[in-house]
Amino acid sequence: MYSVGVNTSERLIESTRELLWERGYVGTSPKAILERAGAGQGSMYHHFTGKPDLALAAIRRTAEEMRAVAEGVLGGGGTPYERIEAYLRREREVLRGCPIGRLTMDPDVMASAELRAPVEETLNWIRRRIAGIVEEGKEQGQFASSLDGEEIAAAVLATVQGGYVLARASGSPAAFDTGVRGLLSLLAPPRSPAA
Amino acid sequence: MYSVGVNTSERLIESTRELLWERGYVGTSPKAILERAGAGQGSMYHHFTGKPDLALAAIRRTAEEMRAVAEGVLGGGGTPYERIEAYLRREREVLRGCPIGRLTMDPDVMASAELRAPVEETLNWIRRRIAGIVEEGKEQGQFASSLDGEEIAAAVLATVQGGYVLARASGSPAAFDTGVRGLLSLLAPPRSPAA
DNA sequence: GTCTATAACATGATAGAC
DNA sequence: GTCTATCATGTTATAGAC
Repeated sequence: MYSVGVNTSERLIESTRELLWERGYVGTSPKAILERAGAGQGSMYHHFTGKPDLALAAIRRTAEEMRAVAEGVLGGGGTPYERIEAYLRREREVLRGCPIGRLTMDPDVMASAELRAPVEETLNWIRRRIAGIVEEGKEQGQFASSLDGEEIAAAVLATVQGGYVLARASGSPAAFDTGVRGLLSLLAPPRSPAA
Repeated sequence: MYSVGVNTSERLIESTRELLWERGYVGTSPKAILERAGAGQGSMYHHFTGKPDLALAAIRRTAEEMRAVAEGVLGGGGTPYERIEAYLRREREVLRGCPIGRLTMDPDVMASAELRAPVEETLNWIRRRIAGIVEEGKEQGQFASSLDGEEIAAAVLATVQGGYVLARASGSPAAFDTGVRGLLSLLAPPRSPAA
């Protein structure tokens, strides 16, 4: 049937996405998922083989979403610098951390090739996407030819991922923004003198 | 197991430090700690009031150690740029992640003011230490006066913390090093022409 | 100080009723 | 498809023997 309303399977996935973001995989129990989804044990084991299978569906969806958001900003208009700036400055729920990046610290996720794959692919994809934009900027003369696309991309993505860590440690999104401004001040192309 | 002339309390703390690093707080059970320390339940509850108390002792020790290591590098000789470079390039067990930074993603650690304090203090301390070095570099003319010490420090520390994320995601320490090289290439003072 | 026994509850999964 | 009952195991803590 073409049930457009929110079915149980859907609620289970969304509840799992929220809990994985808040508490990670090891910190999320099936019981907590079921309570949040308003479902019983039977529903979960009907639609999924168990916790890992449900988590995989949740992680894949989050990964796809994050990649789409990143592409929306990085693929937007403007100069290479402006697109990278837009990525760094895009609105984020900083204190919640990165729903994908945080999974890299989860021992059970990293121990499972299946659960880990979407995490690895997503972060690698964003890294390569940014690297390409930096190379574009070099060709256009906006960035110094001495810069390396892969290196700058890694620094950009690391600043974001590490910014979440600093923000959560200090209890304020300000630390994230401060790091971003620092990186942008280093990356900014020289202002062209008034013509 | 730490069995050579080390008392039980000590073995419990060290086992907890290892497990917090590997699995985080929510992923670490008292049972696992006791097995690794080769101790029984009674020993743990004799020396500590429970899991949170033991974790606090472990986190405090790790925090002190990390601060000492950072000071050893940042307070060493050389120009401001060289000291920051030394911090970024210092030997790390990259794939294990940061034993302090990872705790920022642990919901139970962040929910406890006591457990969270050493994490916040350590990262803030390193950030301010680097900020001071950047300001030194500005006074000496090694860094552009347009740079902001706090901003660069946040970018440096974020690159490290985020570097761990990228490395673990890709399964290789290379991503960490790539990001560090990228940041250093942006931060490097202009080469003085041969005299 | 250290041990084992026990307890109350949570976890992750299965079985079978409806 | 969804529910509740049940189960073996794990978690966190307490009690009391040694």
